[in-house]
Amino acid sequence: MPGTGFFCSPMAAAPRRACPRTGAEIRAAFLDFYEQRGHKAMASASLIPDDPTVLLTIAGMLPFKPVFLGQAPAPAPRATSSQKCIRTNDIENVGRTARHHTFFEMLGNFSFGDYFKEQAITWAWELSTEVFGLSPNNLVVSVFREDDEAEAIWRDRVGVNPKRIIRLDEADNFWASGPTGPCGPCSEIYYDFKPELGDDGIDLEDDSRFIEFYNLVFMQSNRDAGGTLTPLAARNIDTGLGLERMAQILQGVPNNYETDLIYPLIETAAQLAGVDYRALDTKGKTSLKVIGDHSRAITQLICDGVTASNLGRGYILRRLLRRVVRHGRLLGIDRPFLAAMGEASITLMAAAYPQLLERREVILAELEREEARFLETLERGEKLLAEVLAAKPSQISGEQAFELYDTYGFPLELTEEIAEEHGLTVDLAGFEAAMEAQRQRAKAAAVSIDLTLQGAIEQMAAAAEATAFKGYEQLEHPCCVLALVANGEPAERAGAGDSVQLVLDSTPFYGEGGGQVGDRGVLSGDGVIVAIEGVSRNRSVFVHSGQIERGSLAIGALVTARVDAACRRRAQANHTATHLLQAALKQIVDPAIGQAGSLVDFDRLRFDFHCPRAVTPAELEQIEALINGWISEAHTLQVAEMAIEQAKAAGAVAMFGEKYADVVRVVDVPGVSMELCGGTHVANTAEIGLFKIVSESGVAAGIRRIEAVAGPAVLAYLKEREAVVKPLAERFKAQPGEIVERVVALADELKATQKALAVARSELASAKAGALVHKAEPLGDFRLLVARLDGVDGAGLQNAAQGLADQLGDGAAVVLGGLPDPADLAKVILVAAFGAAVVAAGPKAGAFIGGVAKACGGGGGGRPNLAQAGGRDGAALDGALVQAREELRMSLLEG
RNA sequence: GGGGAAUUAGCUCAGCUGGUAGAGCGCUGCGAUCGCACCGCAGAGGUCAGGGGUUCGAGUCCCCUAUUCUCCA
Repeated sequence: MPGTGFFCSPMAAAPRRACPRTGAEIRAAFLDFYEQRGHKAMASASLIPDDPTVLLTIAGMLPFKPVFLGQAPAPAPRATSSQKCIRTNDIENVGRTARHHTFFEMLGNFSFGDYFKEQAITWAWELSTEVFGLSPNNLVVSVFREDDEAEAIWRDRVGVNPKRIIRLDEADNFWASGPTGPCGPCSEIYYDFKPELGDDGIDLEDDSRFIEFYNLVFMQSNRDAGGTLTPLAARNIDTGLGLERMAQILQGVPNNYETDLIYPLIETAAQLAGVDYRALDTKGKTSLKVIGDHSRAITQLICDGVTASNLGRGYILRRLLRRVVRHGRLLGIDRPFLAAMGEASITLMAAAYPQLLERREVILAELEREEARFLETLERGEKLLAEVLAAKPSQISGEQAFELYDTYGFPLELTEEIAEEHGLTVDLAGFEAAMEAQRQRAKAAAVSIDLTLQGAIEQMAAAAEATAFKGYEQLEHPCCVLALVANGEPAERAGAGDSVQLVLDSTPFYGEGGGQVGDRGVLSGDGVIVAIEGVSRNRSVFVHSGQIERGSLAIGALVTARVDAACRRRAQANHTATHLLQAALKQIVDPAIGQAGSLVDFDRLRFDFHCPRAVTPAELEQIEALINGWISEAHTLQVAEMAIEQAKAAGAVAMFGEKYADVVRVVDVPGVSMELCGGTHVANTAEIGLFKIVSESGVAAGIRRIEAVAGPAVLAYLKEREAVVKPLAERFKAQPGEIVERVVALADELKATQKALAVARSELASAKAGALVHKAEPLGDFRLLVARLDGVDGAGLQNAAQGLADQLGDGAAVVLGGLPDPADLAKVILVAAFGAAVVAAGPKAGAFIGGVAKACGGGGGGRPNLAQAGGRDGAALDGALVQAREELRMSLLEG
């Protein structure tokens, strides 16, 4: 640690107990403090949020947002957590300021309609002064401009010097989750590094003096569409204390990066680069800070199941990761080092996040893969840039720099750096303009969609209550229509022929999810029949899509929903088979194999899994045999609902990164497979009948895909194959087992024959051509030869012409025309080969042959010395050749 | 979700404004060597990702699809 002389607080007169100092101690002290005060300690949620409107967990309260919005029940009246978060909107500031992070931990205490403002404030103060040992002289608080109540509590109840209570505007001290909904004023606690400057003229914006470390949100109002605030019945408390900031304060270091939460990573990177952090200039330090910060972020992201890609959070990971590589190179690290950083990050954070150890292999492998990929990108970019530089430009244009960046992912700074080495600059304004133009294009294209069918469906689903799913037990169920979208518009009623989406109060239809497709079937009742073609889920609302075949349907109608049992059985067979496949893969290939996605359709199944290599054909055979063994052993499935802890303790396989409710459904094939799964399954493995792997392939780096069929779908698959094999066997008069041999032999023979034919043709052509040499007519210094040569293809004719021209010397003017296939008058080929003297005298082969071809209903061109043309009128060929000879004679005589 | 680019021999890639598909490495054979490596000679290996279109003619131009890379949101 660079900071020496640890202190609790400069002013800590008499701390009652040893106050926390390390990041781990601060985290524990915070959680202890609130647990002792009746808060339920919650584990940090994943960085991948439930909330589909945000890409990443960006705030400590995010996992509780549905509670605050009244969409989910509170886990307890009071809760406290240390939540890992990632933010990338200020990514440029990371490493430059003292406290910007991508990855950070937010300590929070929350009240869901329980305690409120006064309690929150007094506890926050007690924690800050008593537990963390901060002197009141070092603290300043802010309150919302209009929040007299909070100010009064700070002043009168807590006893804060009124001069050290600052009122701030909405921008800083009013919280809202959106334009409407719950909201309320905030109050923040700041640490003052320079209390000696006094209480007058305090400017909280001055971050060289103040650092905000604790934010208290008092959720007390609801804002409606008109902007009017009404008091909330159940008022909430949402707070956040930045772990890294508190560590900076308590460890007496100049910035967050030098706390024990990050500094070990900086040391690791410095060692890899062979530099000394303290001896570096600002630029070098910044690079080390970026590496330290981003290393934590990428390690945690991968741990939570993010893989680098070009979309969404995968793209964020990629960008962060590449910045680390980039800054490593700036520091002079010239070999792969991300795995080392990942290793150090895991070691650093493993105590607080043990999952990092479990996922160590995955994390390091992903880091190495992505780093290698980026190094390739850099290499390619450097090559392209070298080509640009080879043209000796006076400047690298904005378009060129942008193309390198946009199309090839080559960082702008690198372009600048390399250009500088060549004494050139980059047109940065042009680059920005090109970037802006790209943004505009994207924007313009993005507006056109939405507010169509998807919009209507979402609107319908948002307004509806969760659909009760009856389909585990029943395939037929009486239901009531709750909401309706007809032909893309919300509707009260729909008639025959309309394509509809509808929500029922309960349903036997399985909604697409967990990889399994939605059920098909019909709704019927009171003269109406609706064919249901698919069912999707919008949160927990099932949306049935289909078409009204007869009658009409209105909201409130009572119908009988009937699932197509045959389809369902096929899906079930495929789904249970998928579980067996995963179990078999673990047994045969690698126990560590984890699911990366799956699809269960009526007629096939697809299973993607993490695996660094291809599964061998021998292994595939073993897998098939194993699964078919399990099928014939007729295992009866046990399906039960239980608490998630219980399920995990029993050894159920959970899919990584998936969200599970507290109560989960466990599908158990006793002794074979146990998985958490909401899908529908056969009652006994014997129902699957048969299992057959159709293909094994790679789908992305480190991910393999197996496609297979099970149950009735196997028969369909066999029929399909038979339809291929049977005609082949008949056509080749061979047993099915001999077909391969036969076809290979035939293909070889065909190739040999074609080759022999080509040789024979070219020999024939050269023989014919050889005979023509004597027909060349002298014309001054020139030797003119116009002849017809049938049965020779384009290449042969060109060879012949070139050969003749070579023999006849510089003055040769050779024009050959012919039908490649004498029986086909619709295809004519013409070739002209002129010697150098001819070209010098005027006639150019390209233009000349084009003119000749015109007479044969075609066109053509080529180089001045050699050109090729074609036509469609074989009958006109002789005439065209006669005319060509005349023209050539004329122009050569003139020349 | 929206741009840009790429896809050619087993591998890495050339192939200009449409006119007979190439190189290096690897592979096979022969030579040289006691043998290996190096070397010399010869050879095999391609539906130019797939499908449409324009054209007399498409690896090359246009459209669609697939896959990969990349930027933006």
